Amino acid sequence: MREKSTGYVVLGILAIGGDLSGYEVRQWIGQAIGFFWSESFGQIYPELKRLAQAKFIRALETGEAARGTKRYRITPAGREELRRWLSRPPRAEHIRNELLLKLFFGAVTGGEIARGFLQEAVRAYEARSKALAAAEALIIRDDRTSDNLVYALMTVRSGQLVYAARLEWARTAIALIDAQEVGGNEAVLRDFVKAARSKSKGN
Amino acid sequence: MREKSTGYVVLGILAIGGDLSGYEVRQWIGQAIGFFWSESFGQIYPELKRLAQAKFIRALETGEAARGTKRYRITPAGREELRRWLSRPPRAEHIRNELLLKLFFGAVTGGEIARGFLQEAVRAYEARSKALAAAEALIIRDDRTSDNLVYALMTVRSGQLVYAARLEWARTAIALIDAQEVGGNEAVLRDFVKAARSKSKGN
DNA sequence: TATTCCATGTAATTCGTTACATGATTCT
DNA sequence: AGAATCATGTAACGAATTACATGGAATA
Repeated sequence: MREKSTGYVVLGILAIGGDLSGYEVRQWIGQAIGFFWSESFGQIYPELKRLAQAKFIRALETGEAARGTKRYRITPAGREELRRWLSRPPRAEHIRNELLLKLFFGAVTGGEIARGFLQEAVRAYEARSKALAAAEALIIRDDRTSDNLVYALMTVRSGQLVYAARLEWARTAIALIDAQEVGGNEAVLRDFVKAARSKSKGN
Repeated sequence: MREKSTGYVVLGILAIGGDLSGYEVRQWIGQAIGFFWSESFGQIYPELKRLAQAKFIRALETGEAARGTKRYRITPAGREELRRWLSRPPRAEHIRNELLLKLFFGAVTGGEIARGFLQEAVRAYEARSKALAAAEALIIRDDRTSDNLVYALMTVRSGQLVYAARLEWARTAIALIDAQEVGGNEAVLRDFVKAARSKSKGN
C-alpha cells in the first residue's frame, strides 16, 4: 500500500489503449484487467490531474470530443516513468478473502450458512469463468498482431486457471460439509484424502 | 472497505484459539489464515482495546502471564456479535494483483523483465504450496476431533488448489514468452490453444 | 555483551471507497 | 417525458500500513 499504483495503471492504460478520457480509462480497467484490478472514479480523476501537472500525460484539445469529454495522451516522459515502475519487482499482494475467512470460522455458525456461501461462490465463479472465456475470444480476435498479445493472453489464462480451480474447490467443499453432517470427522478425512488422490492422478 | 473486518477476525481467533494476547493473535493469523488474510499490529492493538470497551472481550488478570503479556477472552456477547457478522454474506474481494498488472503491460518493458517476474513467482508459489501441505498435516494431526476440522481443511485445500493452478500457469506463461520470441504471435496462438486443449482433456 | 525475539502501544500518512453534486445525451 | 448512460469532479470518511517509541527476556 506504500507506493500509489493508481497513477501507473492510468499511465499503462493510456500507453496501450491510446487517447482516453477518465471515464474510458475506467471502462478499460473494468473490461481488460477487471478480474485482477479495480479503480474508482474518485481516484482516477485526481490522478489524471496530477499526471498532467507532472507532464506524464497531456490533455488533448476538446474540439473533436463530444459532450464534456476530456481525453489525455501519454507523453514520452510518462512512458519512461511507466517503464521504470514496471521494471521494479511487483510487491506481494496483501490478500484478504472474506469468503475464506467466514468459512474458516464456519463452526461458529454451522453448515447451513457455509453451504449457502459456497453455493453463491459457485455461481459467481461460473459467471467469472464465462466472462474470461469471452475476454479471451476478444483478445484473439482483436490483438492478433499486437505486441501485447502474449501478455493479454497470459493474464486471462491466469484468471481462467484460478477460477477453474476455485470452482472445483467450492464444489468439493460443499461435498465435504455434507460428508461431515452424515459421517462426522472420519467421513471428512476419508473424503478429503480421496479427493486429493484423484486430483494428483488426474494430472 | 466499508465495515471494518479486523475486529471480527480478532473475535474469531479468540473464539477458536482460546485466550490470547495481541501478539499471539497476530501469530495465529499468520499461521492459520495467513495465506488469505493479514493484519498488522497497528490495527490489532487498538481493536483489542475497542472490543474490550464494547464488552465483546475481557482482559484476563496478568498474574499468570510472563512479561507484559495481556491476554483476552471472548465474552458471550462477543460470540453473538461474531455469529451475526459471520452469517452475513461475504463481500466480494477487491482484488489487486500487481504481478498480473505488470505482466499485462509487459510489452512496454519486454520479455526479459516479464520472465524474471514469472520465475520469481514460480519460486514463491512453490514455497507457498509447501507451506500449505505442512499446514494441512498439522490440521489433520491436531484437529481430528474438532468441530472446526471441515472448515480448516476446506480453507487450506482452497489455497492448495489455487496455488497449484498459479504454479502451472506461471510455467506455461514463461513458455509462452519463449514461444513469442522464437516464432512470433502465430507461435503464441498455436501454443496457447494447445495448452488449453491438453488441460481440458486432462480433466 | 550483542542480537534476536517477545510484547505493547501511538502517530502520521496514505490510500481508497462512498456519497454528493452536476449536467448532457441517448434511448424507450 | 422519463430512464439509463455518459461524463467530470469534490469532500468526507474510514481503514490499513508504516514508522516510531519503548523495554523485558532469552540466547549465542
